Amino acid sequence: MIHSSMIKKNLDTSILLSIYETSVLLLKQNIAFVSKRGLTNQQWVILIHLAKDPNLPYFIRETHHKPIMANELADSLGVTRANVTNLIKTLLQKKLVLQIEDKEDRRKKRLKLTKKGEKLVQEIQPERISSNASMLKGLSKKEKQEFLSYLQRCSNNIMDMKS
Amino acid sequence: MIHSSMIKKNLDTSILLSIYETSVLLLKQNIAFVSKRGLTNQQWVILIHLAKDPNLPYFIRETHHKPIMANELADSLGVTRANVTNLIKTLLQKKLVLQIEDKEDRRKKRLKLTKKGEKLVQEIQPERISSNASMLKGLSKKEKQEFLSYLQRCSNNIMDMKS
DNA sequence: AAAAACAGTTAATAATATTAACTATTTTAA
DNA sequence: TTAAAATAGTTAATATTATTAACTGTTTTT
Repeated sequence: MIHSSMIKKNLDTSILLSIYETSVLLLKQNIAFVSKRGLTNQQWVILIHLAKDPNLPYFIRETHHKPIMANELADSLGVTRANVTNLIKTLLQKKLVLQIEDKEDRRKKRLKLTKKGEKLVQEIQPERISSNASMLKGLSKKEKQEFLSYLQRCSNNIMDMKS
Repeated sequence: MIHSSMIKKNLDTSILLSIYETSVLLLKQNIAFVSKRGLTNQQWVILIHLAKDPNLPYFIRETHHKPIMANELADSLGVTRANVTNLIKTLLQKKLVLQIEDKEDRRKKRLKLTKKGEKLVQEIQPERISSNASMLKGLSKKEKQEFLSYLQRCSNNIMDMKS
Protein backbone atom coordinates (compact mmCIF):
# COMPACT_ATOMS: atom_id res chain seq x y z
CA MET A 1 0.00 0.00 0.00
CA ILE A 2 1.44 3.33 -1.11
CA HIS A 3 -0.66 5.88 0.66
CA SER A 4 -4.21 6.24 1.94
CA SER A 5 -6.26 9.42 1.94
CA MET A 6 -9.40 10.35 3.81
CA ILE A 7 -10.88 11.17 0.43
CA LYS A 8 -11.39 8.67 -2.39
CA LYS A 9 -10.62 9.12 -6.06
CA ASN A 10 -13.73 10.38 -7.81
CA LEU A 11 -13.96 11.27 -11.48
CA ASP A 12 -16.57 14.02 -11.03
CA THR A 13 -14.49 15.70 -8.35
CA SER A 14 -11.32 15.45 -10.42
CA ILE A 15 -13.06 17.15 -13.33
CA LEU A 16 -14.49 20.01 -11.28
CA LEU A 17 -11.20 20.68 -9.51
CA SER A 18 -9.51 20.63 -12.90
CA ILE A 19 -12.00 23.16 -14.31
CA TYR A 20 -11.25 25.37 -11.33
CA GLU A 21 -7.49 25.07 -11.76
CA THR A 22 -7.59 25.61 -15.50
CA SER A 23 -9.66 28.72 -14.97
CA VAL A 24 -7.18 30.10 -12.41
CA LEU A 25 -4.33 29.62 -14.88
CA LEU A 26 -6.42 31.04 -17.73
CA LEU A 27 -7.35 34.11 -15.70
CA LYS A 28 -3.76 34.82 -14.72
CA GLN A 29 -2.65 34.53 -18.33
CA ASN A 30 -5.49 36.81 -19.42
CA ILE A 31 -4.76 39.44 -16.76
CA ALA A 32 -1.14 39.57 -17.95
CA PHE A 33 -2.37 39.82 -21.53
CA VAL A 34 -4.88 42.67 -21.13
CA SER A 35 -2.95 44.61 -18.49
CA LYS A 36 -0.38 45.36 -21.18
CA ARG A 37 -3.19 47.44 -22.75
CA GLY A 38 -4.15 49.03 -19.42
CA LEU A 39 -7.26 46.92 -18.92
CA THR A 40 -8.45 44.69 -16.13
CA ASN A 41 -9.92 41.29 -16.96
CA GLN A 42 -13.47 42.45 -16.18
CA GLN A 43 -13.09 45.55 -18.35
CA TRP A 44 -11.92 43.37 -21.21
CA VAL A 45 -14.83 40.99 -20.79
CA ILE A 46 -17.21 43.95 -21.02
CA LEU A 47 -15.51 45.15 -24.20
CA ILE A 48 -15.99 41.80 -25.94
CA HIS A 49 -19.64 41.82 -24.89
CA LEU A 50 -20.03 45.23 -26.55
CA ALA A 51 -18.22 43.83 -29.61
CA LYS A 52 -20.88 41.08 -29.60
CA ASP A 53 -18.25 38.34 -29.56
CA PRO A 54 -20.23 35.32 -30.82
CA ASN A 55 -18.01 33.03 -28.75
CA LEU A 56 -19.43 34.32 -25.47
CA PRO A 57 -21.68 31.74 -23.80
CA TYR A 58 -24.15 34.56 -23.12
CA PHE A 59 -24.59 35.10 -26.87
CA ILE A 60 -24.42 31.41 -27.75
CA ARG A 61 -27.36 30.79 -25.42
CA GLU A 62 -29.58 33.44 -26.94
CA THR A 63 -29.24 36.06 -29.67
CA HIS A 64 -29.44 39.70 -28.67
CA HIS A 65 -30.57 42.32 -31.15
CA LYS A 66 -30.39 45.63 -29.31
CA PRO A 67 -27.13 46.93 -27.82
CA ILE A 68 -26.46 45.39 -24.44
CA MET A 69 -27.13 47.23 -21.17
CA ALA A 70 -25.44 47.21 -17.74
CA ASN A 71 -28.13 44.99 -16.30
CA GLU A 72 -27.43 42.27 -18.84
CA LEU A 73 -23.68 42.58 -18.36
CA ALA A 74 -24.13 42.04 -14.62
CA ASP A 75 -26.10 38.92 -15.44
CA SER A 76 -23.53 37.56 -17.89
CA LEU A 77 -20.53 38.34 -15.66
CA GLY A 78 -22.23 37.04 -12.53
CA VAL A 79 -21.71 40.26 -10.55
CA THR A 80 -23.90 43.05 -9.16
CA ARG A 81 -25.22 45.97 -11.19
CA ALA A 82 -23.38 48.37 -8.88
CA ASN A 83 -20.14 46.69 -9.80
CA VAL A 84 -20.87 46.99 -13.50
CA THR A 85 -21.64 50.70 -13.03
CA ASN A 86 -18.13 51.18 -11.72
CA LEU A 87 -16.50 49.09 -14.44
CA ILE A 88 -18.34 51.11 -17.09
CA LYS A 89 -17.39 54.37 -15.41
CA THR A 90 -13.74 53.51 -15.98
CA LEU A 91 -14.35 52.51 -19.60
CA LEU A 92 -16.21 55.79 -20.19
CA GLN A 93 -13.26 57.73 -18.78
CA LYS A 94 -10.98 55.84 -21.14
CA LYS A 95 -13.30 56.81 -24.02
CA LEU A 96 -13.65 53.16 -25.00
CA VAL A 97 -17.42 53.02 -24.43
CA LEU A 98 -20.53 55.11 -25.16
CA GLN A 99 -23.75 55.20 -23.17
CA ILE A 100 -26.91 55.82 -25.18
CA GLU A 101 -30.31 56.41 -23.58
CA ASP A 102 -33.00 54.05 -24.81
CA LYS A 103 -35.82 56.17 -26.33
CA GLU A 104 -38.43 53.48 -25.78
CA ASP A 105 -37.60 52.89 -22.12
CA ARG A 106 -35.89 55.84 -20.53
CA ARG A 107 -34.65 53.77 -17.57
CA LYS A 108 -32.34 51.87 -19.85
CA LYS A 109 -28.94 52.88 -21.17
CA ARG A 110 -27.55 51.00 -24.14
CA LEU A 111 -23.80 50.50 -24.32
CA LYS A 112 -21.63 50.67 -27.41
CA LEU A 113 -17.96 50.71 -28.26
CA THR A 114 -16.49 54.02 -29.41
CA LYS A 115 -14.29 54.04 -32.52
CA LYS A 116 -11.34 53.92 -30.13
CA GLY A 117 -12.90 50.92 -28.36
CA GLU A 118 -13.51 49.11 -31.65
CA LYS A 119 -9.96 49.79 -32.72
CA LEU A 120 -8.58 48.40 -29.47
CA VAL A 121 -10.62 45.21 -29.75
CA GLN A 122 -9.56 44.76 -33.39
CA GLU A 123 -5.92 45.31 -32.52
CA ILE A 124 -5.99 42.74 -29.75
CA GLN A 125 -7.80 40.09 -31.83
CA PRO A 126 -4.86 38.51 -33.72
CA GLU A 127 -2.74 38.03 -30.60
CA ARG A 128 -5.81 36.83 -28.70
CA ILE A 129 -6.58 34.20 -31.33
CA SER A 130 -3.01 32.92 -31.45
CA SER A 131 -2.79 32.85 -27.65
CA ASN A 132 -6.05 30.91 -27.45
CA ALA A 133 -4.83 28.49 -30.10
CA SER A 134 -1.70 27.66 -28.14
CA MET A 135 -3.78 26.99 -25.02
CA LEU A 136 -5.60 24.28 -26.93
CA LYS A 137 -2.79 22.96 -29.07
CA GLY A 138 -2.64 19.22 -29.51
CA LEU A 139 -6.42 18.82 -29.55
CA SER A 140 -8.13 17.83 -32.80
CA LYS A 141 -11.18 19.67 -34.09
CA LYS A 142 -13.40 16.78 -33.05
CA GLU A 143 -11.91 16.77 -29.56
CA LYS A 144 -12.42 20.52 -29.26
CA GLN A 145 -16.06 20.18 -30.27
CA GLU A 146 -16.55 17.49 -27.65
CA PHE A 147 -14.72 19.62 -25.07
CA LEU A 148 -17.05 22.56 -25.72
CA SER A 149 -20.08 20.32 -25.53
CA TYR A 150 -19.02 18.89 -22.15
CA LEU A 151 -18.41 22.38 -20.78
CA GLN A 152 -21.81 23.58 -21.95
CA ARG A 153 -23.57 20.56 -20.48
CA CYS A 154 -21.77 21.16 -17.18
CA SER A 155 -22.70 24.86 -17.16
CA ASN A 156 -26.32 24.03 -17.89
CA ASN A 157 -26.39 21.50 -15.06
CA ILE A 158 -25.04 24.06 -12.60
CA MET A 159 -27.51 26.72 -13.77
CA ASP A 160 -30.36 24.25 -13.34
CA MET A 161 -29.30 23.55 -9.75
CA LYS A 162 -30.00 27.13 -8.68
CA SER A 163 -33.78 26.60 -8.69
CA MET B 1 -27.83 38.14 -43.33
CA ILE B 2 -28.86 38.00 -39.71
CA HIS B 3 -26.15 39.90 -37.91
CA SER B 4 -22.48 40.63 -38.32
CA SER B 5 -19.98 40.98 -35.50
CA MET B 6 -16.52 42.48 -35.42
CA ILE B 7 -15.37 39.15 -34.01
CA LYS B 8 -15.61 35.83 -35.84
CA LYS B 9 -16.74 32.50 -34.46
CA ASN B 10 -13.70 30.60 -33.21
CA LEU B 11 -13.79 27.22 -31.54
CA ASP B 12 -10.76 27.84 -29.31
CA THR B 13 -12.20 31.11 -28.04
CA SER B 14 -15.60 29.53 -27.42
CA ILE B 15 -13.99 26.80 -25.32
CA LEU B 16 -11.89 29.17 -23.22
CA LEU B 17 -14.81 31.54 -22.57
CA SER B 18 -16.86 28.52 -21.63
CA ILE B 19 -14.22 27.32 -19.16
CA TYR B 20 -14.25 30.77 -17.62
CA GLU B 21 -18.04 30.88 -17.37
CA THR B 22 -18.32 27.36 -15.99
CA SER B 23 -15.75 28.22 -13.36
CA VAL B 24 -17.65 31.36 -12.30
CA LEU B 25 -20.81 29.30 -11.86
CA LEU B 26 -18.90 26.55 -10.08
CA LEU B 27 -17.26 29.00 -7.71
CA LYS B 28 -20.56 30.66 -6.81
CA GLN B 29 -22.12 27.28 -6.11
CA ASN B 30 -19.13 26.28 -4.00
CA ILE B 31 -19.11 29.52 -2.01
CA ALA B 32 -22.77 28.97 -1.15
CA PHE B 33 -21.98 25.38 -0.23
CA VAL B 34 -19.03 25.98 2.11
CA SER B 35 -20.30 29.23 3.61
CA LYS B 36 -23.03 27.18 5.28
CA ARG B 37 -20.14 25.68 7.29
CA GLY B 38 -18.55 29.07 7.97
CA LEU B 39 -15.75 28.64 5.44
CA THR B 40 -14.59 30.68 2.47
CA ASN B 41 -13.79 28.92 -0.79
CA GLN B 42 -10.03 29.36 -0.29
CA GLN B 43 -10.18 28.00 3.25
CA TRP B 44 -12.04 24.96 1.95
CA VAL B 45 -9.50 24.39 -0.81
CA ILE B 46 -6.73 24.44 1.81
CA LEU B 47 -8.60 21.89 3.93
CA ILE B 48 -8.86 19.42 1.03
CA HIS B 49 -5.15 19.87 0.36
CA LEU B 50 -4.45 18.93 3.98
CA ALA B 51 -6.80 15.97 3.57
CA LYS B 52 -4.63 14.99 0.58
CA ASP B 53 -7.63 14.84 -1.74
CA PRO B 54 -6.29 12.68 -4.61
CA ASN B 55 -8.58 14.53 -7.04
CA LEU B 56 -6.59 17.76 -6.72
CA PRO B 57 -4.58 18.49 -9.88
CA TYR B 58 -1.65 19.35 -7.62
CA PHE B 59 -1.59 15.80 -6.27
CA ILE B 60 -2.43 14.18 -9.61
CA ARG B 61 0.64 15.84 -11.13
CA GLU B 62 3.05 14.59 -8.48
CA THR B 63 2.77 12.58 -5.29
CA HIS B 64 3.66 14.25 -2.02
CA HIS B 65 4.86 12.26 0.91
CA LYS B 66 5.42 14.77 3.70
CA PRO B 67 2.62 16.95 5.03
CA ILE B 68 2.14 20.02 2.85
CA MET B 69 3.46 23.46 3.78
CA ALA B 70 2.25 27.03 3.18
CA ASN B 71 4.69 27.52 0.35
CA GLU B 72 3.28 24.59 -1.59
CA LEU B 73 -0.29 25.71 -0.92
CA ALA B 74 0.51 29.14 -2.38
CA ASP B 75 1.87 27.38 -5.45
CA SER B 76 -1.16 25.12 -5.86
CA LEU B 77 -3.72 27.91 -5.25
CA GLY B 78 -1.86 30.38 -7.44
CA VAL B 79 -1.63 33.06 -4.74
CA THR B 80 1.13 34.66 -2.65
CA ARG B 81 2.63 33.11 0.47
CA ALA B 82 1.51 36.13 2.48
CA ASN B 83 -2.06 35.40 1.48
CA VAL B 84 -1.74 31.77 2.56
CA THR B 85 -0.33 32.87 5.92
CA ASN B 86 -3.54 34.81 6.53
CA LEU B 87 -5.79 31.99 5.35
CA ILE B 88 -4.01 29.57 7.68
CA LYS B 89 -4.22 32.03 10.55
CA THR B 90 -8.00 31.87 10.31
CA LEU B 91 -8.00 28.07 10.10
CA LEU B 92 -5.74 27.91 13.17
CA GLN B 93 -8.16 30.14 15.08
CA LYS B 94 -10.99 27.83 14.08
CA LYS B 95 -8.92 24.90 15.41
CA LEU B 96 -9.25 23.11 12.07
CA VAL B 97 -5.52 23.05 11.34
CA LEU B 98 -2.24 22.33 13.13
CA GLN B 99 1.19 23.76 12.36
CA ILE B 100 4.13 21.45 13.02
CA GLU B 101 7.74 22.59 12.79
CA ASP B 102 9.88 20.48 10.47
CA LYS B 103 12.78 19.01 12.46
CA GLU B 104 14.97 18.56 9.41
CA ASP B 105 14.52 22.09 8.09
CA ARG B 106 13.54 24.53 10.75
CA ARG B 107 12.36 27.14 8.27
CA LYS B 108 9.50 24.89 7.27
CA LYS B 109 6.15 24.38 8.99
CA ARG B 110 4.13 21.32 8.05
CA LEU B 111 0.35 21.64 8.08
CA LYS B 112 -2.13 19.02 9.24
CA LEU B 113 -5.83 18.77 9.92
CA THR B 114 -6.89 18.60 13.56
CA LYS B 115 -9.42 15.94 14.57
CA LYS B 116 -12.04 18.69 14.26
CA GLY B 117 -10.77 19.50 10.77
CA GLU B 118 -10.85 15.86 9.71
CA LYS B 119 -14.37 15.51 11.05
CA LEU B 120 -15.53 18.58 9.13
CA VAL B 121 -14.05 17.31 5.87
CA GLN B 122 -15.62 13.88 6.41
CA GLU B 123 -19.01 15.39 7.19
CA ILE B 124 -19.00 17.51 4.06
CA GLN B 125 -17.89 14.65 1.75
CA PRO B 126 -21.25 12.96 1.02
CA GLU B 127 -23.01 16.18 0.09
CA ARG B 128 -19.95 17.27 -1.89
CA ILE B 129 -19.93 14.07 -3.91
CA SER B 130 -23.64 14.24 -4.68
CA SER B 131 -23.40 17.92 -5.60
CA ASN B 132 -20.48 17.19 -7.92
CA ALA B 133 -22.37 14.31 -9.50
CA SER B 134 -25.32 16.51 -10.36
CA MET B 135 -23.02 19.07 -11.98
CA LEU B 136 -21.88 16.35 -14.37
CA LYS B 137 -25.10 14.45 -14.83
CA GLY B 138 -25.88 13.26 -18.32
CA LEU B 139 -22.23 12.55 -19.14
CA SER B 140 -21.12 8.94 -19.56
CA LYS B 141 -17.99 7.61 -17.85
CA LYS B 142 -16.12 7.65 -21.16
CA GLU B 143 -17.16 11.26 -21.80
CA LYS B 144 -16.05 12.25 -18.32
CA GLN B 145 -12.65 10.65 -18.85
CA GLU B 146 -12.26 12.54 -22.12
CA PHE B 147 -13.42 15.76 -20.43
CA LEU B 148 -10.76 15.39 -17.72
CA SER B 149 -8.10 14.64 -20.31
CA TYR B 150 -8.96 17.75 -22.33
CA LEU B 151 -8.83 19.91 -19.21
CA GLN B 152 -5.47 18.51 -18.21
CA ARG B 153 -4.02 19.02 -21.66
CA CYS B 154 -5.29 22.62 -21.64
CA SER B 155 -3.81 23.27 -18.18
CA ASN B 156 -0.49 21.83 -19.26
CA ASN B 157 -0.48 24.03 -22.36
CA ILE B 158 -1.08 27.15 -20.29
CA MET B 159 1.60 26.20 -17.77
CA ASP B 160 4.06 25.65 -20.61
CA MET B 161 3.35 29.13 -21.99
CA LYS B 162 4.73 30.83 -18.89
CA SER B 163 8.30 30.18 -19.91
C1' DA C 1 -53.99 56.81 -9.39
C1' DA C 2 -51.19 54.13 -6.19
C1' DA C 3 -48.07 50.45 -5.61
C1' DA C 4 -44.65 47.54 -7.29
C1' DA C 5 -40.98 46.55 -10.28
C1' DC C 6 -37.07 47.84 -12.87
C1' DA C 7 -32.50 50.25 -14.44
C1' DG C 8 -29.01 52.70 -12.93
C1' DT C 9 -26.23 55.25 -9.49
C1' DT C 10 -23.88 56.46 -5.14
C1' DA C 11 -21.54 56.00 -0.74
C1' DA C 12 -19.88 53.21 2.64
C1' DT C 13 -17.71 49.18 3.46
C1' DA C 14 -16.49 44.19 3.13
C1' DA C 15 -13.50 40.67 1.18
C1' DT C 16 -9.61 39.25 -0.71
C1' DA C 17 -5.20 39.74 -2.25
C1' DT C 18 -0.75 42.05 -3.07
C1' DT C 19 3.77 44.37 -2.12
C1' DA C 20 7.69 45.30 0.53
C1' DA C 21 10.28 44.86 4.47
C1' DC C 22 11.58 41.86 8.06
C1' DT C 23 13.34 37.38 10.91
C1' DA C 24 15.18 32.96 10.97
C1' DT C 25 17.26 29.17 8.73
C1' DT C 26 19.58 26.62 5.13
C1' DT C 27 22.20 26.28 0.87
C1' DT C 28 25.62 27.83 -2.35
C1' DA C 29 29.89 29.16 -3.81
C1' DA C 30 34.15 32.12 -3.51
C1' DT D 1 34.74 27.94 5.96
C1' DT D 2 32.75 31.87 6.00
C1' DA D 3 30.04 35.38 3.25
C1' DA D 4 26.36 35.78 0.13
C1' DA D 5 22.25 34.12 -1.72
C1' DA D 6 18.17 31.58 -1.40
C1' DT D 7 14.19 29.82 1.07
C1' DA D 8 10.06 29.74 4.42
C1' DG D 9 7.24 32.25 6.90
C1' DT D 10 5.35 36.56 8.87
C1' DT D 11 3.78 41.38 9.36
C1' DA D 12 1.97 45.89 8.19
C1' DA D 13 0.31 48.81 4.94
C1' DT D 14 -2.34 49.07 1.10
C1' DA D 15 -4.50 47.90 -3.40
C1' DT D 16 -8.23 45.63 -5.76
C1' DT D 17 -12.48 44.15 -6.43
C1' DA D 18 -16.83 43.48 -5.09
C1' DT D 19 -20.97 43.89 -2.18
C1' DT D 20 -24.91 46.03 0.40
C1' DA D 21 -28.27 49.44 1.16
C1' DA D 22 -30.35 53.56 0.15
C1' DC D 23 -31.57 56.59 -3.40
C1' DT D 24 -33.55 58.74 -8.19
C1' DG D 25 -36.15 58.35 -12.14
C1' DT D 26 -39.06 55.57 -15.20
C1' DT D 27 -42.27 52.03 -16.49
C1' DT D 28 -45.53 48.38 -15.46
C1' DT D 29 -49.04 46.35 -12.76
C1' DT D 30 -53.14 46.28 -10.14
